Amino acid sequence: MDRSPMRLTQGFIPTLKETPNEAQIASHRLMLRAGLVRQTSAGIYAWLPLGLRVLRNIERIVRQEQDAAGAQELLMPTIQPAELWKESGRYDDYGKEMLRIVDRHDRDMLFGPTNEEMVTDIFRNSVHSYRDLPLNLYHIQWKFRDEVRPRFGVMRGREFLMKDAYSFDIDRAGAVLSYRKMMLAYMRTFQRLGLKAIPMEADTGPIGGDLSHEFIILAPTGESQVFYDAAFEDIDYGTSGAGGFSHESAEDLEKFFDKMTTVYAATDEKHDLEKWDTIAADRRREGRGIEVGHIFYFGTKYTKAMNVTVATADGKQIHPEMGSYGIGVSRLVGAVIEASHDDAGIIWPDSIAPFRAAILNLKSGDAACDALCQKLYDALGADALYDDRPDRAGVKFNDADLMGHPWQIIVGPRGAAAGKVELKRRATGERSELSPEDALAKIAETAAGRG
RNA sequence: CGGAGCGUAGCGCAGUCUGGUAGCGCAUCAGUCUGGGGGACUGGGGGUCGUGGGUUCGAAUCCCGCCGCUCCGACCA
Repeated sequence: MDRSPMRLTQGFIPTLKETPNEAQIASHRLMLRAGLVRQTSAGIYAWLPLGLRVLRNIERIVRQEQDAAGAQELLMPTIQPAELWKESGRYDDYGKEMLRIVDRHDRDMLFGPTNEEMVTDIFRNSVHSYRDLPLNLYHIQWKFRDEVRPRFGVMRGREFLMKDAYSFDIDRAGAVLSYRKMMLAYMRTFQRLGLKAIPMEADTGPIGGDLSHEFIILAPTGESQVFYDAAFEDIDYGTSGAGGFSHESAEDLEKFFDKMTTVYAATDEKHDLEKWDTIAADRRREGRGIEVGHIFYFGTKYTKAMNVTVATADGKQIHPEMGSYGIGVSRLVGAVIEASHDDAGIIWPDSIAPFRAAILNLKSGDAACDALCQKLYDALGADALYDDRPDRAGVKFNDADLMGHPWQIIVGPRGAAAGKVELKRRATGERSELSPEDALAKIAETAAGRG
């Protein structure tokens, strides 16, 4: 994803001093105030430049982890023919949540709420042999679900950006392996977003199947009450290190999966008081949770209904085993803010911040300030936001805090004369006076993972 | 889909009960002074009061319909 630096006098970042009255929860309020999104109708949002940068940054991490797990990206359309859904039997089952469309030739179409049918159709047209399996295909595409009651800003919109992956395997054992790979990829993805996610056993809903986990992150404004064992907090998902796991090793994946599923974690719907009581009191954790991902193993549900077969090594025809794996990319923007903000505004994790650092020119027009800011702006590159507006210092401090840049480089006339800048870390509020070079070096230390 | 509420300038609101020339704060534009946590002063611009109908000499205000948005509940990435 191309990124470019921005001068605030030229950029389109309309911040609001007051909260629009339709926004009730923190993330929604802050997304509107910081100029990330604007609502166009109930549950449908336009993404403004600042919000789009965050969305793209999250996509990038999601994509990297999907690729690392062996999934391949493609892009399927938003509009689908109704025939496929009639074949699977879901055209009637899905109900009013599915937006149905009739085109000029009177053909039944729909705006896709998910893509099992379409990907299965693509698969069956080209894959006919066990030699091509396993296969995992994913895309990051807009979905539409005509929710009865959209709310919480982008956290439950009707139109939303989702990463959805679909695995095809020759047998159940293979499908379980694919499922575990995705679970590991998900944990790493959420970790890189600065989120503490916990997989919890879940119902399969309209997708179908007999194995399913939802990934819940903790935030005070979450929709459901969740309960879990503190042991989750100590698990290391990294690729290296003693506790690390590898996508390549079935043994690793099994160990990882066991660890994820034997430690207690449940939403209020599935909460089991008997099991809960067996956990040491000091390890019981309780809080509110937001669902940011959901994975399913559903076997041959679609391959049977849609008559998909592949040849096995001994010449038989079998129905491949499938799973599907979703991450709510646009929802994550809201979820991250829910998990990371304060009274002044957003606190972006380094990995997905729209800009890594804001340069605050406290006296634009002052020769020394302007020159120093320009130098910093050139040195920082694509991730720099330069507040070169002629406004007063307080306005810039407040907007920078609101927008939540991980670093603020504050350049004032006194410091500029002495060749010093002030560096502020948004998350901690910590400030230090440094040379411009030292400030840049310190910012560079937190650049990891933005690749 | 059940229940509740709201719709007046870009944003936040008053005015509606009791009908009589549409207001406040912020933002915006011009200028002067200011200059390290949302500055001061002066002057200016911006409104089919969600929408359609009705009552009335006269409707933001009263009556009826419709639309939009939000909140609570049931449902979902």
